[in-house]
Amino acid sequence: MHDHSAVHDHGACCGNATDALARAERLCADRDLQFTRLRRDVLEAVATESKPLGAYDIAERLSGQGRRVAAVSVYRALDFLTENGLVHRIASRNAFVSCGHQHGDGVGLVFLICRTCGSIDETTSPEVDDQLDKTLAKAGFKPSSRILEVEGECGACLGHEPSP
Amino acid sequence: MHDHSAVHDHGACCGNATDALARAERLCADRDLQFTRLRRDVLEAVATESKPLGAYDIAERLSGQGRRVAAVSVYRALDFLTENGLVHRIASRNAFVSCGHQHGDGVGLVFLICRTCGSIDETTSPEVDDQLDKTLAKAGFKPSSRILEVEGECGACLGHEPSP
DNA sequence: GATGCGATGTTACAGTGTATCAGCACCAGA
DNA sequence: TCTGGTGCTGATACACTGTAACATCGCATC
Repeated sequence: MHDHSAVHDHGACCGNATDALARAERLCADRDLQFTRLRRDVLEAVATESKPLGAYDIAERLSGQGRRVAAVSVYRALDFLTENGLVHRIASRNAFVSCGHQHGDGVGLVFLICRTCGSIDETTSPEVDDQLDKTLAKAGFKPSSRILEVEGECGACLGHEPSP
Repeated sequence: MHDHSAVHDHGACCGNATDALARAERLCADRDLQFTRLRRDVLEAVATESKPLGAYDIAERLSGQGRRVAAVSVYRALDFLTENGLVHRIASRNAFVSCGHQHGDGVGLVFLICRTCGSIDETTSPEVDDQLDKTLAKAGFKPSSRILEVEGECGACLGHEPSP
């Protein structure tokens, strides 16, 4: 997989929907889990959008043409997808993005949320993880999960509108 | 102020309500802001509890005996308090804690949320900040705010119930 | 007194998330 | 084949979180 820490074009890169769906299918087969239509559709909706989607947005997108998907169902699908690392929840936005990486379970993710274009990029940093581990150890705290979200301006938007 | 990265007793330490109120009063005087009764009461409610409080919890605590505080008012007070760094919002819980530190504006905070006792501790780590800055710079991302919350078990709970 | 301003009160409503029960598909075992 | 269990989905209802809009009040200033 190519370098994710560089500025790149969302949707045209590794994080697109087809790849995400293929990975999900493989993962569910491996773990003997059901990759149902609803779960597939929810993942597809999230993966085709670089912006984070709310559960109700997803429900709306999947509804229509005689099909009605209630938010409850979307939440259940999202629970499944997040438990299996296929989708991440953005706590600061109450929204969800598809996972663009194929990373181990123990890796700490960093989400970069652009205030201008609303897109979300996902990266990892072993150095940050290390320092954080040290800090937690010093505090006598045993971590089980962490949330690291940064808001600001992404490289693309900085390029388009150079700071005044 | 003493070392916050060590295990310590909440409520009996520097983070207690009296200190928080005194600091708030000073800060508002300095900045020529109004430290009204509502704002004071909201801050006091949050500061007397080491667990994060929801806005509706606060509203409930402040209501009674002929006084009714609506959640809206609490939100406005919380907006004021967070803008001035007196209270922090815990994104992963949709809840608020009073700031136990007297730190500069640009410092990145780390929140340690204990799954067992529900208490929240607050620390800083220049090393994590540095590494994170490097990671962001490498990604061409210009940060304006960050959220770093860790869930796990605090030292006190680890001591009480040694891991099986 | 009149005016303007910020803070609060009040109502209404939008958005987010969960509880609960019912139906349905599918599989295993009698 | 029938039957019961399990897991997924549908549907309704509801609780929690947060905001919009407007009225009111107190206070400073003119």
